[in-house]
Amino acid sequence: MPTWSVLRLLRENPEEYKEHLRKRGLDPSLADRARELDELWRRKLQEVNEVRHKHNVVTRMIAKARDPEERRRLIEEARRLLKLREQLDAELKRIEEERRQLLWSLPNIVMPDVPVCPEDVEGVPIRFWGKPKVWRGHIEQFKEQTERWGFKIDYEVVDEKPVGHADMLEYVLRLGDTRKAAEVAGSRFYYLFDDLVWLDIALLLYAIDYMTRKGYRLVLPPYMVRHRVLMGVIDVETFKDAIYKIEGEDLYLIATAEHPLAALYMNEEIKEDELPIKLVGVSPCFRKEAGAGNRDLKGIFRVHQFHKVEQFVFAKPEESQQIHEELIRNAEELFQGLGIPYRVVNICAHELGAPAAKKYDLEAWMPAQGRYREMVSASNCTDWQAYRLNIRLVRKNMEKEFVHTLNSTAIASTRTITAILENFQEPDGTVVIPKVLRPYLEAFPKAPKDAIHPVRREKTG
RNA sequence: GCCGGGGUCGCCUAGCCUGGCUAGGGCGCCGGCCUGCUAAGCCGGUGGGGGCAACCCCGCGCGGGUUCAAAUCCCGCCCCCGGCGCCA
Repeated sequence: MPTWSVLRLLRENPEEYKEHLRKRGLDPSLADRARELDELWRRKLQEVNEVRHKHNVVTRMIAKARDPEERRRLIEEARRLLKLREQLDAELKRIEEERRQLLWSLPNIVMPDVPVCPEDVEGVPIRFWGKPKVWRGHIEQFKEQTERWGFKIDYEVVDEKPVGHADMLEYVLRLGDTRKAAEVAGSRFYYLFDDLVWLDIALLLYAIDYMTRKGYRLVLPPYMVRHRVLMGVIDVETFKDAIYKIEGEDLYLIATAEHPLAALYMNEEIKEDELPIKLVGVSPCFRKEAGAGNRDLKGIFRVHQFHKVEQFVFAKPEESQQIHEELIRNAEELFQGLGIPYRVVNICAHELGAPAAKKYDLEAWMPAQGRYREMVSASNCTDWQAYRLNIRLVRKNMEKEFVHTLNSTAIASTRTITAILENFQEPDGTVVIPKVLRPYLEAFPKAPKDAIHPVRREKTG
């Protein structure tokens, strides 16, 4: 019998689960309410089952009864029990629903090596890569993001302030138009043209090529899913902030390929020796960004729509931590290939989403902003999603558990483009294209090969 | 979108018309017996939940309804197959 790890902990060691809630900055009394309701439900279930049993016994006697008088008497008795049962059933149903909602609102546990931090700290850097270009005016804040955490990072001082990706896009290269897109679709939308479109495509191919070589199975998933699926993979808050709904239908645009990939094995059993199942999905992503306020309104860093190559793994519980490391390493290797300086951050407990027990972000250095910004997010969701999607692991001895699910960005197109625009710009506005992308541009005569130039030399059309 | 056929405990399948004994069988899988080993054969197990346990409840795509009693009858929805229509 598979048991969800959170429920088991709640029953066996509620104090420990409360500690997990505290680490997340949540009210630990949530655990008490959940446990009380769980117990109430169990008691009520016993009670109802007793009455159901009695009713079943009488019903079976009716089938055998020959004597009409006896029959009439038994049917009377069955009717009486039925009334009682209906009453108890209704009560049970109410409690059950309440219990389900409460259980489904519970966040995952927090892994022991997840940092617990003050409110203003989102994550603890654990390693750095590359030699960032730091503008003279940003040196202090650069140190805030490196030395404060005990890392001495070699950097290159830049005298001229780098141009922000939004201005590169709109005014220097003139290969993006967010003004017109706002008129056509709204803010946080964009038109990209020519070389930036090639770059978007090349980035996706680069990640796809890399991941498939590593043995990840390439998947093109549905771009819309049912409500039930989303409830299985995200919490209600994320749902409200991120998800677009199709009018009049039970369909929602995916915010990431993670959603349909997780649901690929919904309601299924996976045999132990079939795991791990490693997938690489490619899809557009649609996000409302409802909670974002005015943040990153300019440019294409935070947009309603982009392309992403996503890593997703179904794993055995005992191997999920190691696979989590593998996923973030894959993402790092992709960014190393591109030559973009980054740091990896161990996300603090209070910043974890409900599904994740642990999360690493890969943050690229953005020379114009003077900040490390999120490019990749790698989460170990342990059995949180599997419990909800009912994805079970069958051991050799036929015992059942829930699988672990993990996901990580490989490449998110627009964000990676912003990092390229800021990191590889030359004084004259030229943007040097990372060499690793060359194979994916080579095939197309009109695609740029080494650099994107500020002056448009080709007419569109 | 319309008409017809279908969805049964991992897979295949019986049961549905004619409501009522534990949803029967085959395959696969797990455990045991037998055997020098393997195979075959034989026995048991193989959906979910509650209970320390004996045991009990629920479960035939999903949700309702009729009935003392529903896999079985009725209604709505989802999905699959075939035909027609529409579109590429």
